[in-house]
Parts: sequence; C-alpha cells; structure tokens
Amino acid sequence: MTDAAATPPAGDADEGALPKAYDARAAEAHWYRVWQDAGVFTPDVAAVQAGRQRPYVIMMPPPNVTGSLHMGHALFVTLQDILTRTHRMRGEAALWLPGVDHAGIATQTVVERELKRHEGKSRHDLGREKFLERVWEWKEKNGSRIVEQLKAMGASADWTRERFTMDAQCNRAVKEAFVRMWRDGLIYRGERLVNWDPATGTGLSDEEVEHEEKDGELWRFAYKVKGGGPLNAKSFPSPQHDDGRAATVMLPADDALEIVVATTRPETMLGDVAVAVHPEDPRYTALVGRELVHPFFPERKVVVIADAAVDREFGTGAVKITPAHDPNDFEMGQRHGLPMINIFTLHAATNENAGVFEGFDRFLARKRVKAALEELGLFRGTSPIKHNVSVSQRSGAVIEPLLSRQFFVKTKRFAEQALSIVERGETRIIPEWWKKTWDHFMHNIRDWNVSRQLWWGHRVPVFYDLTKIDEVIEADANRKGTNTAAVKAQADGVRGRELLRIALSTLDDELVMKLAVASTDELEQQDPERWVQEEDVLDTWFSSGLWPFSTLGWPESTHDLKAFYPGAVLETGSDILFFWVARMVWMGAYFLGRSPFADVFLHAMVRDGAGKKMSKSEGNAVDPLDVIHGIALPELLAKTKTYPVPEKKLAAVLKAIEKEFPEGIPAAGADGLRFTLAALSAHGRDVKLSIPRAAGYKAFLNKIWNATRFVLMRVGDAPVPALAEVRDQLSLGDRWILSRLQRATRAVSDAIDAYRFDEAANAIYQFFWSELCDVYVEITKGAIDKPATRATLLHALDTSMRLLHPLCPFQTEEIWQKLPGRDARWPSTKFCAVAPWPTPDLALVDENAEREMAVVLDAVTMARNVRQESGLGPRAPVKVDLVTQDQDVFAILGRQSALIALLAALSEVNRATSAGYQAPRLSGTQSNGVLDVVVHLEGLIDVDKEKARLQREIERAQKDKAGLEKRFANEDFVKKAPPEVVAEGRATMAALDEKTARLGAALGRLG
RNA sequence: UGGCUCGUAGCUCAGUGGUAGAGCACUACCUUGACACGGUAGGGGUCGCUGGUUCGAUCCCAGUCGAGCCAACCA
Repeated sequence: MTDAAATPPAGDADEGALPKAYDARAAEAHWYRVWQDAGVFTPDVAAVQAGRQRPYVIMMPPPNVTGSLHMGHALFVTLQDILTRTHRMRGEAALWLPGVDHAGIATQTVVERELKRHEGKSRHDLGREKFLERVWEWKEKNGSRIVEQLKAMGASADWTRERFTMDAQCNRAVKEAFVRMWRDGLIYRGERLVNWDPATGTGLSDEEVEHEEKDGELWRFAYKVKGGGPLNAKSFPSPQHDDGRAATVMLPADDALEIVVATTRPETMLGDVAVAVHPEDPRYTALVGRELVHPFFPERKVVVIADAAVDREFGTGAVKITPAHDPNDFEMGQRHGLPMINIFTLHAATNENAGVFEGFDRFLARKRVKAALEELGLFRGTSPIKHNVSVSQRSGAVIEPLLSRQFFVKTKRFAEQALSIVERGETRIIPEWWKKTWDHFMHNIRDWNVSRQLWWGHRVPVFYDLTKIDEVIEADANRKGTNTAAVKAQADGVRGRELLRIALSTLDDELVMKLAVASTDELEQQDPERWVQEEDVLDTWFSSGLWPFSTLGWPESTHDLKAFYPGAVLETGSDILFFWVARMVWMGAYFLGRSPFADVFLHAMVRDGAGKKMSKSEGNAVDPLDVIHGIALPELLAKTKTYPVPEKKLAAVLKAIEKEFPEGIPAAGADGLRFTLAALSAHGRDVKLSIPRAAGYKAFLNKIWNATRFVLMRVGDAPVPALAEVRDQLSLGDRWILSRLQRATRAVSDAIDAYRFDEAANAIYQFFWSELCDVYVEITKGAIDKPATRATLLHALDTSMRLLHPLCPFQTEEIWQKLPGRDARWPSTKFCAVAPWPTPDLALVDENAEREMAVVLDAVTMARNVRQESGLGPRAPVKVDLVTQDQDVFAILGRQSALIALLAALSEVNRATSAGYQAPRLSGTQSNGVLDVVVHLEGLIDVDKEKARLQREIERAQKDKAGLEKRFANEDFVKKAPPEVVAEGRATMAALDEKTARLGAALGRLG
C-alpha cells in the first residue's frame, strides 16, 4: 500500500465533498499508477500452486510493435479487462499477460522506409546485421507507444510479465518448437508455388492473402498447331526498342489449324508449356496430343493435354498452362509431368526466360505481349470479366504465384487435433456458430508455409553442413546427370557458402534435407567453417502460436507454466481465428498436450457510425484517444489530413467528418469509451461506434458522480451502521432497492460469465439510473436521517461501484475510495479494484416488497400523468383519492400513502374502497383497472384537456380489449392454450373493462 | 459458388412462441439544495417480404429480397 492511494487527485478542495465535476484525466492517470505501484495486477503464483487461489488467465493478443491504438484494440482491452477485473475481484489469481508482437513484414517495412527517407539507403546497403540493429533501435524507441496507450485504456495487465515475441525467452521457445517439430518429421522443405508479395519480397501464407473482386478482361489468342505446313517469317515491334525496330519469328500460315485460349494474364504465356482441354470436349479431341507452336519460343515443346479439371463452358474451353505461375496450372503440371518455366524475378519483372520480353514489370510485359500477339495476327478478341485478384494483406500488392523453395509445416495432424478439441468441448468457441467455420477451415487446410524472406524475425534454426555438400551434389548429379548448375559451379572452383547457395536453389529438396540440421544451438557461431544457417526467418504467426506458453517460460517447466497453463479464455477478433487462434491450439495441444484455453470468445469488428470498416486510408478511423480526451473539429480535420487518404477522396472525407461531428468529439473518458464499447458489443453484430451513444453513456457516468455527491453531502461524516445491524428497521423503499440490487447483481454477474457485455452494461445502467436514482434516492430525500436508510443507500452505492468497476475502473475507484465509512466496512481492502465481487444475497430478495412497490410506483405514475396532462403546474398543491376494490391494494395504500405523496409531490392522499366512493365533479382520473387515481381539480383544471386525455385513455383501453377479444373468439385458444395464459387474458380483459368504466364515469362527471 | 451473420421506433441497437423494449433524437412542462451530461409526462413500430407449422409467429421452418463477413473459384 502506498501513500498515493490516500492522496486525492489534483483539484480536490472540499473536505468530504466531491468536486462538482469528475476530472477523468486526473483520476485515470492517478489510479493507474497507484494500482500498478501496489502490484494489484500481478497475481500470486505461490497461492495458485498452494491451491489457495484459482488461476484465471487471459493471454493478451499482442498488438504489433508498429501499431498505435485503434478501436479494435480499444474493444479487446475493454472486454478482456472486464473479464480480468471481475475474476480478480472474485478472489482468483487473475493473470492478464500482455505483450507486443514483432510483426515481421510490418516492422521491417517501417524501418526500411525510414532508412530510405532519412539516409537514402536500402537494407541491403546496410547488410543484415546492421539493419537488424536499426530495427531493434527503432523498437526500443517506439515500441512502448502502444503499451502506454493500452494503459490509458485502463488495462489491468501484469506488466511485470510483459513479453515481446522476439525477446530471448520467446526466441528460445521458437527454436525449441521448430526443432521438435523437425525431429518429428512435421517440417519439410519444398519447391512450391507460394504467394509471393513482390512489394515486400517475401512469400506469404495462404491466410495473409486477400481476395478483391476486380474488373478485368478475358483476352483470347491462338496457338497454331505444329506440322500443319511451312513456317513463314513474321515480325512484330521489338519490345526492347521503341524506335520501330522489329523482331522476327517463324509461324505457320494464317489459315493453319489453331487452338484459341482465353486468359486474364496474357504475359504469362511466356511461360506456357501446354494447353489443356476437357477430355470429352468434342471440339478438341482431335487435337489432344498435338504439339503447338509457341510464337516466341519455337523450340519449346507445347502440347495439347486432356484434363477433366478444365471447365468446358468457360472461355474457349481451352486453357493455357503456365505451371510456374498459377496454382491450378501447377497442379495440372504435376499431374502431366510438365516442366515449369519461371519467367519472373522476385520483383515480378520478367527474367531471362522471357526472351525478348525480359526486363519488364509484369504489367508492362502484359502490354508488350499483347501488342506482339496482335501484330502477329494471333489475337482473337477480348471480353470483360469480373474476377478475384489476390492481394497481399500487408502491402496491398497483387500477389504473384511464384515457384520457390520454402519450409512447410504439415498441418494434417494439427488440424485433426484441433477439430477434436473443439468437438469434445475441451475448448468452446463463442459465439458457437464459429465452430462451423472452424471445422470447415480445419478440413480444408493446406500445409503452412512458415518461411519468410525477411530479415526481421526468428531466423529458421536450420543449419546446412558444408562438409556434406560435395556428396549431396554428387547424389543429385547421379539422378539428373552432370549438367547441373551445382556441378558446373564445382568445376569452376566454386566452394563453400557460394556453392551452398547454388545447391540450395537447384538441388532436389530431399537431398537438401540431407545436409540440413535443425538445432537450438547456434551452430554457425560455433563452427562457421562447417555450418551455415538458413537465411529465411519464420512467419510471425509461428511465434504467436507459442504465445500461451512461451510467455510462461516454456520449454522450462516454470512455476508460471504450471500455475497458469492452460488459460481460461482467449478473446480476440474473429478475423484472426485462423491466423492465430488455430495455431495456438495446434501448438498448445502438440507441445503441452492440452488446448491453451477453455474458451475462445470472438468479438466483432468495430465499424464507424455508418457501418463502414474503420480504416485510416478511408479517413473514417476514429482514434480511441480522441474519444477519451475529446477533440475539436479543426484538430480532427487536421489529423485526418495526416492519414493516407487518397487525394481525390480527401475533400469528401473531410466534409463527411464535418457533418458527422460538427462539434468535434466530446470527451467520454476511458470509462466512457469502455462502457460504450461494452454496451455495443452484442454477439453476432459488428460494433458500430456511435458517438452520440458514447455521449449518452458519459451522461450516465455524470449521473453516478452526482448521485455520489448527493450521498456525500447528505450523509456526510455521520456514522453509518452496517446493513446487518439495521435489518429489522428497513422501510419498504429500503427493502425494495436491496431486492432490486440483488437482481442487478445476478444479472451483471451472469452476463459477464456469458460474455454478454452488452447485457452487463445495460443491467447496471438500468438499475443505477432508473431504480437507484430515479426512485430510491428520491425516497431517501425524506428519510436520509434514518440509520437504516443511510446504511441501505451506502450499501447500494458501494455495491454498484463494485459491480460497475470492471467496466469503468477509474471513476468507480475514485468514488469508492471516498464513500463514507469505507475503512470501517473494508478494513483490509485498499482498492475497489480488489474489493470483493458482489454476490446476490437471496435473503434480501423480497418479492413482497417488489409487489408492493409496483403498486406504489403505478399510483405515482398515474398521479403524475393526470397532473401533467391536465396542465397542473409541478408545484400546485394536489389532492388525490386512491380508490380500489382490491383488498391487498387497499392495505398497501394504507401503509404507503405517504410514500406515494412524496414521490408524486401530492399535498394530500386519501384512500377509499370503490363501493360508495363519490368522486368530486371536477376531477381528473387515471385507472389501471384495479386502482383509480382521482385528482381533485377544483380551480386548477383545464377541463377540455382533461376530457381529451380521458378520451384517449378510453380508446386505448378499448383497442387493447379488442385485441384480446379477437384471441378469445378463436375457440381453439381456450381449448389448447395453457390455462394460465387463458386466465391471464381473462383478467386483463376484466381490468380493461373496469378501466373503461371508471374513465367513462369520470368523463361523464366533467359534463 | 458455398458457409455464416444481420434486416425490430428517425438513428444506434436489445429482446421473447402469448397484445413489442432501451439509449439518443422528438413533443410538452419544469432551473425543486445531487445532477439541464438533469427531472416528469408524452408521441412514434403492419418486428424486410411471401408462404408454412401452431390455438397463437417478430420469435420456429421453407423460400425470397437486401446488407455484411468468411472460405473457395472459371484460366
């Protein structure tokens, strides 16, 4: 416990009283520091191991080190912190383990960009080692920004256990995991078509590729069949020269037999090795097996093959096959044993295999190829087509399928385990409809490409043995002949690392595996003459997959690991279910034999007020910090201008902001933003962040503040007995609010346990405002000096603060600390943050009090209604008769007429039984069918208004009655509906009749 | 193309097999010693559309239209 806890935040002058307004900024900074200094966020491992405390563990999804707080972060912080704080208050050892992700591509790109801008250098100019030093420098300088922002949200994470996915501990886990998987035969090296991102120069996993529908064209051209006649020289403009020089090729005559293919990527024809048709397509059966003339590579063998995968309906029914540049073609190439001709460099420019088309960017190459084919008379028309283009999630560049050698993880076993884990309920997915998506993904998973051609990341712990290289090259030559690049290099005297480089890119993979060893030791450092480490790094998600246990010290068997694995829940956005959640389940099950969490809760996406995805480049991203602190319109506009919004969109974007936020964004405080996000996060629905709604919840927090001010002012320093001491002195109001409080407690608790954060928010909101403030506080105004009332009021406020604390930690702590008698009530509890979580006390649930209060409140509302509608001022003295034929109600009125008078501000209340009651001629009447409220109106009334009101009430009652009559008109209803429903209907009809009669009589009296 | 989610008051959203709810906005009155970021009362909905099951459907089922997400895909 520190002194700071006893020190009020700045600006507090009055002793005992609360300042008029809550200073969110000061309170947030103050309490966060105090909690952290007191070690509130750090759980007691020893207590867990000794069995004194149950663990409750959430692993925080590590935000990218390059990131700055966005609404998605704000949402996950809010939800995870609610869970963590609730369980902490329940006395569990709550561990919310935070950290930051090294985010391979993103971080490398950021640092490269800075390097370019400030020093005009590329990473290659620096070299790998120097460059990585720069990245680490950048991380040290900027990496804490996102962490500070999470803290500003109130995240009660255990920062003493904060991890970075690239720190030594995580690195050790990564190496260990890789090596074990390697030994178990789960990792292989393969030459595959990978998703190549030419902008960042690396391969990507399938999950990192997005599909965008775009307009394209289906371009048709002809391949001439070989052997149909003599070849003629034809020329086309040389793509290498713009001066009109021509290149020449030999082609069959124009009227020779041909086959027309359709493609969206004409430039890939430079790598064509076949044309495929459907085996049963009568148009082409005669051509199957024939050779075709490639216009630019006459020596290349291009054959017509038959394959059932061809769609006869699409295009011309004939497909050009480029195995090195299209996934489907790759598979077809495998089936038919076709060669693969790679025509692109790593930057997606044409390479030497493109012949005269070498050296063009892929899009320029497309133009040149098309021009050439047109000139040669092979063009056969074009048609528009909508098709999906694969785009890198990171860089936005169009993905180039590229033949490349990479390490893959076999996923079949993992997927089967993941299916079974969810199937048998070891891990629940919530909302549960995601299970179907999970199953579908696991059933259709392909092997996971874990290599990344980056520098920033965990370097693949594979080492190549230079002492074995000659032997392997020889083995390769035995298979393929001595004409291989490696053999040639050997003959030229190339040795060591350079020879290895050549071998790695040309030798068969299983031979490469013979000289490769996976090891957790730094073999290359130990013996650089013998060992060379793999250049590539691992996919970021590889280290993220180990997060639930690498953070706890795995592979060591640490106390943390024993105490805190597996965790309780993994909470994250549904968009990374596969990237991350799946991989954690795979690896957790594989290395520790158990799924890393009991529940997976997937929250929705945060969108803007119009329902659009928030994105900086769309200019519609709302910065959580602007909602917390507020921002004026000019600053908001200025800020938006710094976002990467396309030039031509900017004006419209700014206009939209002006329209949506004419006054800027009002400050909601961290608590306000948290409450708003929680209240809006219903299952199965995106969170559309509504600023007006946030303002509404800010008003709620203001209401709480002021209710507390009232209590502090009125209760002051006077002694407040414990609730238990005054149990036998409770008034109806006391018993009622305590009963309602138990229900609210149950509702909030249940909602949080069910991840229904919206329900939790609504339950506390509803209770505090509509019941505690609107009714109970009003009641206490007449009875604040009674010990039972003070005890009840404080108990209700105290309990409410504890219930609300997980949602709004700062303001509740600020208030809770100042509640009168806090030290006496909670002698051993220093903070609301660790105060006991409220549990419903069934002994305080009081059905009778609730029923009685319902009668009171009904009477009050009816009295107020007459008073308002008949134009009586709020202060006019009003005399009311309460009339009923119901004995219970009559008895209640006897007990509670003073309460009714208080709440409805009546000057006089009398009760009467229906029999023999004579209403005054000038009166306003309201009835619910059981109880009539008759307001004396002599000298006060606007008779016409009152008549109109009565008329309206009668019409409404009759309309309701008609609905019920219709139901009863159906004989089957009475026969088949449950008796209680029928009885209820009858009672309602009777009450409506009664109400109509009463109001009719009142109308009659008015003349 | 398949899977999933959503379509309820002007807006943002809850909800249930038994005559529809909240917040904001709206109307009227009220500056009452906690709070105008407030109080009181009130207006406002054929619960996307069409069928079916049922005594009864906003809720269950089928279809349909619309919005969105995910996965796949025809080159």
